[in-house]
Amino acid sequence: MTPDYLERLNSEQREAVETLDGPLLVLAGAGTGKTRVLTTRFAHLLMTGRAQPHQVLSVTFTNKAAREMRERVGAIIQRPVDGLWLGTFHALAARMLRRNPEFVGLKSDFTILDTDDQARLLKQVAEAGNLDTKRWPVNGLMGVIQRWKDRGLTPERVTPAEDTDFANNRALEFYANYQDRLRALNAADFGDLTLHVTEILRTQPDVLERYHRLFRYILVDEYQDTNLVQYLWLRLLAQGHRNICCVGDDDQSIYSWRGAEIENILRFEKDFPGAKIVRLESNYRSTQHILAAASGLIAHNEGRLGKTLRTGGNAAAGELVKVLSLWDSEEEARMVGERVEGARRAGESLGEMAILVRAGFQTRAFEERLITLGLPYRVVGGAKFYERAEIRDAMAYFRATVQPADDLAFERIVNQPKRGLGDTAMREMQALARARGIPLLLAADALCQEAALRPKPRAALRELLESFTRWRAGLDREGHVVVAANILEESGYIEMWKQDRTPEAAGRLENLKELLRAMADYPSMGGFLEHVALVMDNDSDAEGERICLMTLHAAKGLEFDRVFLPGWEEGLFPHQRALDESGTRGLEEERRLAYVGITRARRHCIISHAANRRIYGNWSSAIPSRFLDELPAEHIERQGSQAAARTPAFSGQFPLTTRPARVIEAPAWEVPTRPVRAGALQPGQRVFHQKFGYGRITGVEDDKLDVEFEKAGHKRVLDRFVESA
DNA sequence: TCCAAAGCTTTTTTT
DNA sequence: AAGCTTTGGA
Repeated sequence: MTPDYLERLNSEQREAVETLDGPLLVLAGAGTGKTRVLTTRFAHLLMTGRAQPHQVLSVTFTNKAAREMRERVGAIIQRPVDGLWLGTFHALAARMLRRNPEFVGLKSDFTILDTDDQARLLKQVAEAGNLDTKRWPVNGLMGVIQRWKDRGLTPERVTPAEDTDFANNRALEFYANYQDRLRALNAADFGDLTLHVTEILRTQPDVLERYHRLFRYILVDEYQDTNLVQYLWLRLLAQGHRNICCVGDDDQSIYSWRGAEIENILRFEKDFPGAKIVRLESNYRSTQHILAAASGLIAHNEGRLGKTLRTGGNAAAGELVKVLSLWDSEEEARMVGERVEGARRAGESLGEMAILVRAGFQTRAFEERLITLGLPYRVVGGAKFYERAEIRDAMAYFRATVQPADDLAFERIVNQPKRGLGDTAMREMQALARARGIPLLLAADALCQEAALRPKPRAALRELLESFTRWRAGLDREGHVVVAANILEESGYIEMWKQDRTPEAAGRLENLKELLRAMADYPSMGGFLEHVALVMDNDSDAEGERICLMTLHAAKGLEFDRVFLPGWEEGLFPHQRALDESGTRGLEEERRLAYVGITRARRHCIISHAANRRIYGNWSSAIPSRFLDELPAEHIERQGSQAAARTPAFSGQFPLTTRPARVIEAPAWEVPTRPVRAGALQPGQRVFHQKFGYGRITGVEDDKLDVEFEKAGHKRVLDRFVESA
């Protein structure tokens, strides 16, 4: 008898679930039930007695995906899920590393550094090595090191031939020093987590053996996003039994800039001989036009594994994908706002709409517009809670309390609030710490004992050190939440913000309270720190229906009834930097990103571009994205002002060769900005323009005006874009 | 040691 | 346009 959880699958999904032995690659197109396959497969392994829950290693990329899978698996197996090896690459690697830290010179309570700490530490290393940071920015060095880490290269494994593109071949030297510093601090950065674990599995056969015995089955989500270390890690773990199932979609590979290698998925059959490939091609999400538009676009990419998405079930043709041409980014924001409002009036839920942008800065214009219209929204990603200064400071206090050797944390708050411990005092502490090879905190203590420093800073330092001792002792007695509150109070940190008269101060205090509330959910201060280091999101408030604003990257894996895709302009999307740095590969990745965007939509997809946009505070003109021309004409509908769709004559770029036949003139409500009464426009007339401000008409030709603007000088503009003033 | 002003970069995307 | 870092003065 077939269990009903299998009955609910279509034949391709079922094949993906029931193929349990040997390597399996599931090519899962957008909206084809990927998560369902993963979770059902997990359940099936348990139901058939192939494995116990803890014998399955399930790897995801995002915490969100891990959380979702955990919930669904929990619902299926109806057992506690806490012992599961289910999480992100980084969380799972951290867990393994905490069990075997000695092989890479760490202790099991090592600190996980965030990007900020990483940068500061590397900067110190670079300065210690007299790197000319004007000529060779530390950011670049960080990139080089990260790329090595992404490829599984410890300093010992980097060959001199690979150390050619930074500071006269000195990158390797800095890399080695940086890793030494990390070890001395008992710390690991993000890249280290997978790097170290892979190194351990490579060099410690008995550790590897242990994990082979433990993990009978491996499930990997978003395989197209794995980088080389992650791939090596998986391959090592899968060597024993070869029961590895990777789910992914080469058309949704959008993380090459983070070291992801699309080759990993393209090469799967070679890496795992005898691998079976199952394609999930029935899409249950989008209407026919949306699917066809996405498919038509992605067909312009080469070197795909090849999949044909078809509508599963009985999807309707739906409405055409809309392509709107707007005058500028402000009008684009206005238009999107109006459409959102209109859709809501027609009964659609805001929670089922999303505005997906290429780059974070684009959200701002929409936010402003939505605020004006009084429409509730939520920015996903964006400035994160744990990245705010006050939260970082508080966390640094906590870290230095739990982990006295955490120099970076100590350094951050020594003089925060001001205690008169500036550069001079700091330099002395560092000198002593380096000389004796001890943590900063101990060096500071020694300085106090030895009556070094001037009396005032010394007294301040002594008080701080005594406080830390007291707080540390309090952890066992009073509990971590009480101690945390004491720390913020007694250190004067709260007081500092209370005294602060800037408008943000109140919000910061509020955030600190929120931080303490969040900490109460964790058993210890250390546990909380680990959570924050790895998860870095506190998505507490999902309450209320809000329209989502986020980047295309952040939108992967989500779906909405109505999706807005603004900013489809050359330079922005495809992004200039992607083109400059990675050429055709970059362009293809941008195209995949566009594909991801369109396939997020269930029923309505509205793409737009603006002829003018403010970049770095200056207005510049932009031509429509080439992706617009790659959308199959029979599935789209063009709207908006012709003027905007036309290539601006003054842009240095080559004009688009074809304009699709289907151009629909804007309905009245879409005509940009307040129209002027007929006949009012004559030379001498004073006018106002949204962007250029006030000016006087010097000439009229058809619908074009020559205007001498007071601020912007002489411009030729369309009459629709000015109003009489 | 601290503060204010000036100048300079930034904006691709994230665990 | 804004945020950050550097610089110069008190």
